[in-house]
Amino acid sequence: MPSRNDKPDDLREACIDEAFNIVEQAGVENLSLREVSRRLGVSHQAPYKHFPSRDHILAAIVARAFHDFAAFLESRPPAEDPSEDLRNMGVRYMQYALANPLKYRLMFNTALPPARDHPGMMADARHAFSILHHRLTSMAIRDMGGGTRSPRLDAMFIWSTIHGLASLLQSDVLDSLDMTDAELQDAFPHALARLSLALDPDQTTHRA
Amino acid sequence: MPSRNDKPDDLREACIDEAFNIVEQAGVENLSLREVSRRLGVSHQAPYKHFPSRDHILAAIVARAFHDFAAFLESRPPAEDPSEDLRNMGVRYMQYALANPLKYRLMFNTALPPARDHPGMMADARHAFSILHHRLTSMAIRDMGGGTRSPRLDAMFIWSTIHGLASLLQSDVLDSLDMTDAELQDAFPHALARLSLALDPDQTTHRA
DNA sequence: CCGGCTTGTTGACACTGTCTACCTGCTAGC
DNA sequence: GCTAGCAGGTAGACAGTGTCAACAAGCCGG
Repeated sequence: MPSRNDKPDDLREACIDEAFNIVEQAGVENLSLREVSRRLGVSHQAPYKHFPSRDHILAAIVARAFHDFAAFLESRPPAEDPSEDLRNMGVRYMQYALANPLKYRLMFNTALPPARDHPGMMADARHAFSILHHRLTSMAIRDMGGGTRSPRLDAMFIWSTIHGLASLLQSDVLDSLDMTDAELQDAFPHALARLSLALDPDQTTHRA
Repeated sequence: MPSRNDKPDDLREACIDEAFNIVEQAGVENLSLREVSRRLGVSHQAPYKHFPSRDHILAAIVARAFHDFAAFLESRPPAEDPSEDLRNMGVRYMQYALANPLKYRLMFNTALPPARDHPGMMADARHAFSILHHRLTSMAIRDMGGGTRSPRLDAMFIWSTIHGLASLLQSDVLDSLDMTDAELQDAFPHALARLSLALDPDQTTHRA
């Protein structure tokens, strides 16, 4: 009679919670089902009554990570201007990535279980991308000078830059580049400014 | 008397070779020292006479990956124009990333052993970055209109975009985005065009 | 000649995911 | 009201992993 003080049923939810905590603190490579069981005070086989395999737990916590991430993006402060809103999204994105490096890595830099076997895992990923895509599409309609004729390609471009920077900033490679703290601080604003130039070369500000 | 037909000494090199092959074919998460030993026909402890731990083998193959990568970047076709050379570098970068996804992941999307414990592992990483940095610095001297007053920040920006795109293109997340093949094909040229606009907004071509 | 270092071997330990078998309590059907 | 079945939890085993310890052969300098 182990010491579980949960709801009547849901050990399943408890597993996801605990696994999520472990990933958050120690990274996905240190996630073990047996450790989850141990922390929950159940036998090492208990989780297998709710998940066919480790990959299915992984899929569940990836789904949760994407859900949280998308919610964080959506909770950005309201903006008057569409391009200001776009900028806010970028800031929000970077905030999340830097504040939750292990969860970010989980979503974007990990070999995930095959998406086909886990429908629903990617639903919120698609959602997060659609936020960005719709923002760009609506901006393209009122056209922004630079001519975003293909919002999807521009969404991909913007996403690449911000994801790439987020990824590099928390990459181990960075340690070997002897960048100053000031440079690292400036990297994101600089990238945003360059992005702005890329999407609207006619803009009046910042001209040399 | 196991069947090793190597050079007299270097089982150490053979280990690195074989480990590198495994990573190349199966990904770093499927690398096991015992499998390396098995393939080399030696006992499971033999590699430990040459590497204190798994992390030290990992550091060695990461170093090799960075070395190969930097060499591939340097072997790009010669170009007359500096900005054409920069573009060639970008193309080369993407070529490598797409042709060697597992090795690319190893370098940039893996939790590497702490760099401090493995001096030399990052030497070629620094080298690869310095190639890009010097290219930009020399371009900044003859100034390119957009005003690259801070080549390091621009190097970071360019690197972010290309790395980000490479990373996303081979990310599992992409599967859930129902992009057409044509869009995926266009993503990189589009990003290059946008990058060009970002760095030189006054350029005469491509104006709507 | 002989002690020690290098390089290899074997055996063990703790850890992992996963398979199988067992138990236990609830609930549905007769 | 008994009983069969089943969902959910337990215990044991197996193969796989990294790593520690003890042991063995070869070489080399004193």
